Amino acid sequence: MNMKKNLMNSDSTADTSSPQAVFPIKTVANLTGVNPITLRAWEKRYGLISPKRSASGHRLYSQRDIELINEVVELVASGIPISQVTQALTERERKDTNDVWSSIFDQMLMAVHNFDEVELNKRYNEVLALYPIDVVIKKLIIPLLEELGSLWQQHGGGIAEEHFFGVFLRNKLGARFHHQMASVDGPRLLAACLPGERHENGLLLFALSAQSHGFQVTVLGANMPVDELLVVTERTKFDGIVLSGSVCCDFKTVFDQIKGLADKTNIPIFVGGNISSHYYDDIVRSQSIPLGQDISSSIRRVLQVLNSNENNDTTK
Amino acid sequence: MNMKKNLMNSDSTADTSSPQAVFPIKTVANLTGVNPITLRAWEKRYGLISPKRSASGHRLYSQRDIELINEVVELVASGIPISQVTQALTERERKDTNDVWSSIFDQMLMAVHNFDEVELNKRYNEVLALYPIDVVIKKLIIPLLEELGSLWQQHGGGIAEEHFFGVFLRNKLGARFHHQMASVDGPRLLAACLPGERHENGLLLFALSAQSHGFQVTVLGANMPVDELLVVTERTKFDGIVLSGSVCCDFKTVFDQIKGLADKTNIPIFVGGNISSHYYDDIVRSQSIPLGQDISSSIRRVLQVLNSNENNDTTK
DNA sequence: CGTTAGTGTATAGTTTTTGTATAAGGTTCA
DNA sequence: TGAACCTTATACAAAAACTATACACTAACG
Repeated sequence: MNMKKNLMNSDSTADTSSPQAVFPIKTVANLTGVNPITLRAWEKRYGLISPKRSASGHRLYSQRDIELINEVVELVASGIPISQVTQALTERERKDTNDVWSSIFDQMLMAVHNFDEVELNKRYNEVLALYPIDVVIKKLIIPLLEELGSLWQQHGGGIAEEHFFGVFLRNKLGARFHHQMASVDGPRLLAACLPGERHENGLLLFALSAQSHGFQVTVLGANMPVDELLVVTERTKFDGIVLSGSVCCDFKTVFDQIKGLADKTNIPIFVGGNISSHYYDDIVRSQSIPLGQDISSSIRRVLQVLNSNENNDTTK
Repeated sequence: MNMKKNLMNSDSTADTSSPQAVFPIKTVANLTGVNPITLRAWEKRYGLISPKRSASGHRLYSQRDIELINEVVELVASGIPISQVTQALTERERKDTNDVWSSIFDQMLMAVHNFDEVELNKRYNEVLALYPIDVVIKKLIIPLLEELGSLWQQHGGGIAEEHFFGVFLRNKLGARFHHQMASVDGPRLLAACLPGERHENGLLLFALSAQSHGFQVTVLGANMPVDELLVVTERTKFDGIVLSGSVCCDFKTVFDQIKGLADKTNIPIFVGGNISSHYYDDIVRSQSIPLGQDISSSIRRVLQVLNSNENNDTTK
């Protein structure tokens, strides 16, 4: 029944990929959009997020810390003063432990286990009738994908189940994506999976969320050669390119290609997914912008960059 | 300096039932459309909505406060002068609190009628997120059991419904009981249903309430031969035995057994449930202590007896 | 018409919060 | 070694809250 409740809270338990604390403060600042000085101030003033320290005292943030910071940023954005965020966090924790989502989570997981598409579809529609797509993605779909071992991450067992749910999701999200297409009118993004990445669900989730935040997103889908993108951006004007990748086969070549692309265009290039924290330095070197794994914070980051670029352009 | 303020608060008063107050006046103003100045004026002039204050005096509104303000806005919009809203609000408050329980009661009853476990579970979780288990038992579960005709009482119609809810409840309460088990450290009680009693929910409810009052309760469950209890108490030290029974098949034999048990041990024996008022005299004659049907008062009674026994022991 | 109570808002002066800057110095690494 | 990055501690300034008083407008009443 209660298949794996602890995995339900994508945020609460240790991250599967890197429980170690490895990220220096600057990287974290870039991934979360929070100034390093501010991060230190939060830690000192409110005890908010105390990362491990190296022998010499340098802060080392874990993946989990980054997720926490993203949550904090969201709470602040919702109007809660930073001094009260600790409170709000503990309350959220309490609510999350026995919330509505875990039962739906279990039901959908069970449906996947049984390859019961009718049931799966039913539950999915039910929940979408109640909550906005943003929330459903964050609270249900991402935990499900994590449980099933895909998303922007390396594979796990249960390949058949994973594929089953993956196909289901691609159809659902794709339909939704195209349906909402017409109604938006914000900055244009070109979104694609990096070569070798054949899981386009992470990308689709990002696209949907971005769309619900007003972006016009064009999705090119899985396994996209980077060179091709140049042609696309030459033919149509985009405000940004978003690439998605999990741990990648031939990242050296890929980053060279990205660098090549960055040289030939002045549109900002973003890289999201697991790859973006694993190969943070390479991404920065390739003149693109790492987004991390959290969708909301990625969108925030893209907005930040687009805005600052706009300002720079006017001053130039 | 006030760095630790939040940490202190988080564990001190944070009552489980009411949500935390974290929203500053500006956010509240945005959320409700009421000018901050006006909010302060309302508070000062009419005592309307007095949010918590931070150590430095800043107002901190809770989610509930915000809802209240929205209600006020509605009342004002409907023509009631702000000076009289206080009254109107408190009246409505009183009605609403009753309504909360009665509407959830209806919803859960309906879910039982439809054998809709998902719905039932949802409502149950919702209400438990808001109120402590004690209150939920008293205000919701006991009325439901009474309505469905079980509890410590004779059967009624709708056997299937009753069983359905009974099983649901047994799982839920049982899980909760075991979950909280570790955290208590008070007097030890041994709890069991009398022979013939196959509804253990009354017992579980008692156990949970007792647990939340600090007792360590060991539950043996339904239909327990009284003789067996002697073995248990010989092997482990308990401070009291609590037996639960509804109207019972063969009360004469049972009471003889209880008397036999009472002769061989000097632990106080309590008898709760419907049986305890129906056969009051027999219970007293069997040298056990009747508890009646109300859980809170039963717990009070047990405490009384244990305390007085303790005193007697020391004087002896 | 003037007066007065009821209400929302503005202003003034002060304090708190919070992001950022700076100084003075340690660590890492090519 | 020096450039780049990290550390702590102190300082500062803009934003936002606090209190208290004052003001403007409405509606009702004599």
